[in-house]
Amino acid sequence: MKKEMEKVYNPQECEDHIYQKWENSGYFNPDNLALSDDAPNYTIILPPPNITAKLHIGHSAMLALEDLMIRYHRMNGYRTLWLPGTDHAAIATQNVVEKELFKSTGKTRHDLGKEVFLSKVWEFVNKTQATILSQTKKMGSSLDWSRLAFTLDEERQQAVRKMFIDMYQDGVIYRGERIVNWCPRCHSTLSDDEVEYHEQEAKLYTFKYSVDFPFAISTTRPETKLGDTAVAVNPKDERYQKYLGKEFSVDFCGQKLKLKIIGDRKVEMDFGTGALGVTPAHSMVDWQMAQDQGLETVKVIDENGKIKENFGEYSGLSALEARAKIVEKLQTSGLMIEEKIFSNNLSSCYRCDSPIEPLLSKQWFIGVDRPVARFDGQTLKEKAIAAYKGKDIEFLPDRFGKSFESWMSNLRDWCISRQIWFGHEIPVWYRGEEIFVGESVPQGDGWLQDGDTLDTWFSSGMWTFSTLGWPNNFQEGKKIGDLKRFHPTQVLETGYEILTLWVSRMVMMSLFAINEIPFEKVYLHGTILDSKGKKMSKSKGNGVDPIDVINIYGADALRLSLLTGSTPGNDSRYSEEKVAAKRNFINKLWNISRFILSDLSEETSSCDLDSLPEPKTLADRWIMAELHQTANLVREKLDDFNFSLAAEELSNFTWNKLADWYLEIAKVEKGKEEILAHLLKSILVLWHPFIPYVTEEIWSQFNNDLLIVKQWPGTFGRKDDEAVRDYSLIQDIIIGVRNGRSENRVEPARKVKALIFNNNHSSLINSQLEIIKNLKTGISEIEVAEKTEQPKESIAIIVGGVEIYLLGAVDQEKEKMRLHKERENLEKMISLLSGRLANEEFVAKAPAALVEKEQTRLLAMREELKKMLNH
RNA sequence: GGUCGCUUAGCUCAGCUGGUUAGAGCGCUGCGUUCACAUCGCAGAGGUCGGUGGUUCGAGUCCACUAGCGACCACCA
Repeated sequence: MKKEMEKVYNPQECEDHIYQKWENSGYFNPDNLALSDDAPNYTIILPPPNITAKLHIGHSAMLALEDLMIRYHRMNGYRTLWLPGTDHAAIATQNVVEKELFKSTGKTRHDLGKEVFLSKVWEFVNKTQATILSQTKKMGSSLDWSRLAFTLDEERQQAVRKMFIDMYQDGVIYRGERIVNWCPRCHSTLSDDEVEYHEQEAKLYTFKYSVDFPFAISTTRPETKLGDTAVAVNPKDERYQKYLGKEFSVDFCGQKLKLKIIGDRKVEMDFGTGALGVTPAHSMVDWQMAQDQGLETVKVIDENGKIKENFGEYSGLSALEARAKIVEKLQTSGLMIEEKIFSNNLSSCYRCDSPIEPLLSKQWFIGVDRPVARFDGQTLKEKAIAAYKGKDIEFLPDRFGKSFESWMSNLRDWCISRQIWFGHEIPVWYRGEEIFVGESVPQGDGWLQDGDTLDTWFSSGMWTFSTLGWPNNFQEGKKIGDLKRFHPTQVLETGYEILTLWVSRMVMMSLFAINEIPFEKVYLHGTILDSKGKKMSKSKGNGVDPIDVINIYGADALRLSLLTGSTPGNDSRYSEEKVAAKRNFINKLWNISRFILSDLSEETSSCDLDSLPEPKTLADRWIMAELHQTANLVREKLDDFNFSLAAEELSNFTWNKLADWYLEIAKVEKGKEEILAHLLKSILVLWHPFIPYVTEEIWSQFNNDLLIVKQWPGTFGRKDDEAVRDYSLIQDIIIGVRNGRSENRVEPARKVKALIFNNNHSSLINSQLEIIKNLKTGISEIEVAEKTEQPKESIAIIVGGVEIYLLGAVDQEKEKMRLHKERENLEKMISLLSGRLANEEFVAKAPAALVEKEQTRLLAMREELKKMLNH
C-alpha cells in the first residue's frame, strides 16, 4: 500500500485529535487496561500545581518525566495509574485574588465580606484550573482524568476533617499559645518555611534601660523592649558574671520593667555589648529562653502591628512610631550610647513581603515530638526518621536523603492554623470555655466554629492517600478499593526545592493515617533555569510559556528537549535552540517512517513485533544486532531512571544507524520490506514514552490499534556480535555508492567494485554493464564471474533484473593515507598496552579479566599491524 | 553560621560502583545533496577534565587542602 504522508511533520494538526483518541479509548484509566489480576501496579500521583497561575516550563518538565515513566510501564504490562489534581494553595491564592481585587476596585476583602470574597476566589479558581488542565493535556499527559482531585474539593474536605479529628484525639494536634510568625498584612500566621529573609541595612541601638541599670544592651527594635522580662548574657562572659541571677526594677522610658539577669550560651559575647534584652512575646529565640528559664511573658504588639493597651503614651502607636518615640527619649535622656548601621536579615512574608512580626498567639499545632499511641509511643518525627533510616524511602539522587533527615530532626511543632478565609475550615467549635472537635456542629445553641483555616500543606500532605479514597477506603485498619490497589505509590516525582515543604509532610501524614510510607522512590528533578542560568520568575519576565513553545515546535519536541541533557537533582537551562534541534529530530523520524511506509505492502506492515524477521544479508544482520543492543540499553537506562541516556541511545540508533546507513543500503539492496517494517515498529514502540504524539500518529498510518497500549516484546532485534563488528565495511561500500550518484566528491577509503555473475544471461550482462556505466555509480571496477554464492562482504543491488554485488575495492592513494594513519594509531596503542602489561604490578593487582582482555587485545593489534605491514 | 552542589571542547551538558585512545548536541571549517528528510548528508578541527598535593599498578572518577560560582536551611539581638 502506498502511503501518502506530508513531507514535514505538522504537530499542530495531529496533537489535539490524537489526545482525543487516547482519552476516548479510556486507557488512561487502569481499570480499562486488559490485564490479569496479578499484574503489578505502577502509580504516580501528580504533584498538584498551584491554581494561582498557569503552568510554566518547570511543570512541563515534570509532566514529561512522569508521563515517560507512566507510558513506559503501561506498555510493559503494569496496572498503571497517573492521578491528576490541583492545589488550592490557600494563602497564595487568596493573595492573588486580593491583589487583583484591590487593583481593579480599590477594595479589600474586608470591604466585601467573607462570603462575597470567597465567591470571587472560587471564580478565580475555576478559571485558572481550567487553564491548567488544558495546558496539562497539551503536553500529552496520559493522566486518568476520571480520578481528578482538588485539594479543597468535597472529598478532600472530608478527609481533612477526619485527619484533624484523629490527630486531635491521639493528642498529636493541640491548641496552644506559642510564638508564631505573624504577617500583619495578611493577618495570618505563617509556618517557618513560609518566611523569607532579605538582607538589609538596619540600625542597631546600644543603650541603657535607665540610669540605675548597670550596663548597656543592643537591639534593632527598641519598641519591643517594653516587653522585656530579662537580660541575657553569655554565662562565660566575665564582664557580667557578677550580675547573673540578680533582678532589677527599672524605669524604661516611662514604663516599669522587672528584669532578671540570665545566662544563655546562645548569646554571643562580641555582638553589641554582649548583653541582650529578652522579649519573650516577640522573638523566637527569646521565647525559647523564656521557656527554659520560666520567665514571664509580656505582649507588647498586637495583631495589627500596634502597641497594646497599658503601655501609657505608646499604646495605639504603630511599632515604628513607638520606636521613634523611644529612641528620641533615650537620646534626650542621655541613655543612648550608640546608633550604628549594620546589615541584618529581615524576615518577611513570602507572599506579600511585609516584615514578619513574631507574636505570641493561640494556634493549632501538630506536635512532632509527642508520643503517638498508634506508633507505640514513637513520635511523628521519630517514625519518619526511622522510615528513612530503614531504607523504606529511597531518594534519587540519594544525597537528598540527608536533607530530608536533617530537616526532619530539626523540625519544631508545626503551626497549622491560618487566619485567612480561603482554605480548609477547622472542624472545631467553641462555646465559651467549651471546645468541640468533630465532623459537624454539635447539638445545642451558641456554638461558634473556629474562624481560621488550615495550612495548605496539611491537605497536600495527605495527597497520596486522600486522592485514593481515604478515609472511606480504609475500614477497620484495612485498605480497600483504590487505596488498596494503588497505595503506596511507586514514585514521587517532584522538584527538590519542595522536598522539605511537601515530601516530609506527606511521609508524616501517611504514616499517621495508614501507617504506610506513601512512595517507594522519591525522584527529585532540578529547576529549569533560563538560557543565562537564572531562575525564571514573573518579576524578571524571563519565564517561558510552554504553550507558546508547543505552538511553534510541538509538544513532543518540548518534551524531548526537557528530558535530554538533564540529570536528576541538577538544574538545567532551557533554550529554544535545543527545542528546535529536537523538532528536527522528530521530523527526521517522520521522514524515516515516510520512506519506509512509502512502499510497504499491507501484509508486511501488519506483521507482528513478537516474531523477528529473518536477516538475509550482512546489512540486515548488522541492523538487527544494533537494534537488539539499543533496545536493551534503553530498557536498562529507563529502569535506572536514566532517562536522558536512554533517549541518547535511541536517537543514536535511529538517526546515525538506521537512517544514515541502513536506509541508504535499502535504497540499493532490495527485499528488505519485512525488516524495515519491523525496525519502524520497534522504534515507534521504543520512542513512544518520550514523544507520544508523533509516534502514535505514524503508528496510525498502518495500524488500527493504539500505540499507547502496545506491549513491548520480550526482545527487539537479535544478538549478533559479528555483525556489529562489520559496520565499517558497510559504511565504505555505501559511501562509494552514494557518492557515485554525484560527481564523486567525498571519497570512501575503499572504492566500490561491482561483481556480476555470469548465470547464462550473457545478453543481459552487456546491457547491464552499459547501465552501470551510465549510472555513474562510482563503481571503479566491474568483474563478471561464474555463478557462485553472494560474497559475504557485499551488498546486492538489482538492476534490470540482474543482481549486482558491490564490494569494497582498494583505491591506492586513499588506502595508503588511511593505512598510514591507522598504523600510527595502532603502534601508539601497542606501545601503551605492552607497557602496561610489562608492568608486573599491573599484572599482579589488576583484575584478572582485565589483564586477559588487554592481552588478547594486544595480540589482535600486533596481528593486525603485521598484516598491514605485509601489504 | 550550617548543609549540599557545580567547575570537562567556543556554548549547553553526559561520563554508572576508579580500568580501552574522555563523549554528545549546538556552533565552527571543508565538501556534498532534484529521486524519505536543507527541519538533510559526509568529513574535519577543537579538551594537559578549576588548582595543588595524596591514595592506587592505574584517577575526569576516591581523599585532603585551595580558588571561583550557585542552591538550600538556620539566624544575631
